[in-house]
Amino acid sequence: MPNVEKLIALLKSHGFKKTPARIRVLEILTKSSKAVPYSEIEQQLKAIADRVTLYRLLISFEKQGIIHKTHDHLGTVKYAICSSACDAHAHHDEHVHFNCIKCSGTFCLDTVVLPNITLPKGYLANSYQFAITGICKNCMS
Amino acid sequence: MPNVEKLIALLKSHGFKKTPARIRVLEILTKSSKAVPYSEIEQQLKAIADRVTLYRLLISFEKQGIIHKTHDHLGTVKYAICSSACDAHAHHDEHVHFNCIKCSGTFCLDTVVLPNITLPKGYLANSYQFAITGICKNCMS
DNA sequence: TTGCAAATGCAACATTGTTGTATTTAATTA
DNA sequence: TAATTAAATACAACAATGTTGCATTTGCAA
Ligand SMILES: [Mn+2]
Ligand SMILES: [Mn+2]
Ligand SMILES: [Zn+2]
Ligand SMILES: [Zn+2]
Repeated sequence: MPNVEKLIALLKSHGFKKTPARIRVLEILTKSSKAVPYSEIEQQLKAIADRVTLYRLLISFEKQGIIHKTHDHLGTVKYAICSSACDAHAHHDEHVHFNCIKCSGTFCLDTVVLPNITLPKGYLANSYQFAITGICKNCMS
Repeated sequence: MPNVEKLIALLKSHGFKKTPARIRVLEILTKSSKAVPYSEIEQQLKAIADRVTLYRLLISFEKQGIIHKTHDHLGTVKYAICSSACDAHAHHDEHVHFNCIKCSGTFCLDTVVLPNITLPKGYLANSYQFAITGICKNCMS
């Protein structure tokens, strides 16, 4: 199955209509090895869609478990594609994020084992957001 | 030593001049058991200082290790007072943050042991940002 | 008291995010 | 294929958040 066809199938499987803006966003996110800053997505979308459309599109993708949002160490909003395990009910791709202070890249570290944290009595954990800031693989060499 | 005197001493020890806006911000943060949203600080400061002054003040406090900034699970910027261990060179009060989905409160969990995370080869860790989302102690009862 | 660096105020601007509503379009169905 | 319609988009208007430059004021030390 060609690449774009896969994206269209992804849209349909989540009850979305196939539109140029949506396909373009999915292309951008699937092709990137890093989480993509909102500003960069907007930049690449501005020829084919309004900014408000992009905001609403990202919100609905996130609700459906197609993409996830993260804030890097500087507060920049970034989006990344979800693993196939996610759906509208819940995201199941919790993983550590790595933020590089040199290239500003944010990487989803799916292979890193999530640590276990013991909370004080009375607190109930629901989801975890772990981020590490430092120097990434690319920037080390 | 009375409370306000302590805050003034804190300012002086970091080379800051004593001004109404700065004392007020430190009062707000030291009196709160939660990290305080930026919007709330602005609200309480608007009678005595300009918004730009507040932004610059917060930035300089953060640089000097008097306060630290965090984004909660919704991206809201919040500030909290630092433990005394912090200075301009580096923050030394890394701790887990707990974000409550009921009261929207963000708590600095100083007593929770920081987990150890093994990164993939090639990544160099510098600092850690761990957050847990769920229901806080107060909201459980 | 005076001098000056530090801090503030103000204007102007940029970015980011939200809401309401009219219009268009993708996909279903007749 | 054409009509139907719910979903998606465009546009305007606005709110919130954050930044920069510069003139003015103020805390503090000499
Ligand atoms: Mn991720
Ligand atoms: Mn904290
Ligand atoms: Zn890097
Ligand atoms: Zn709570």
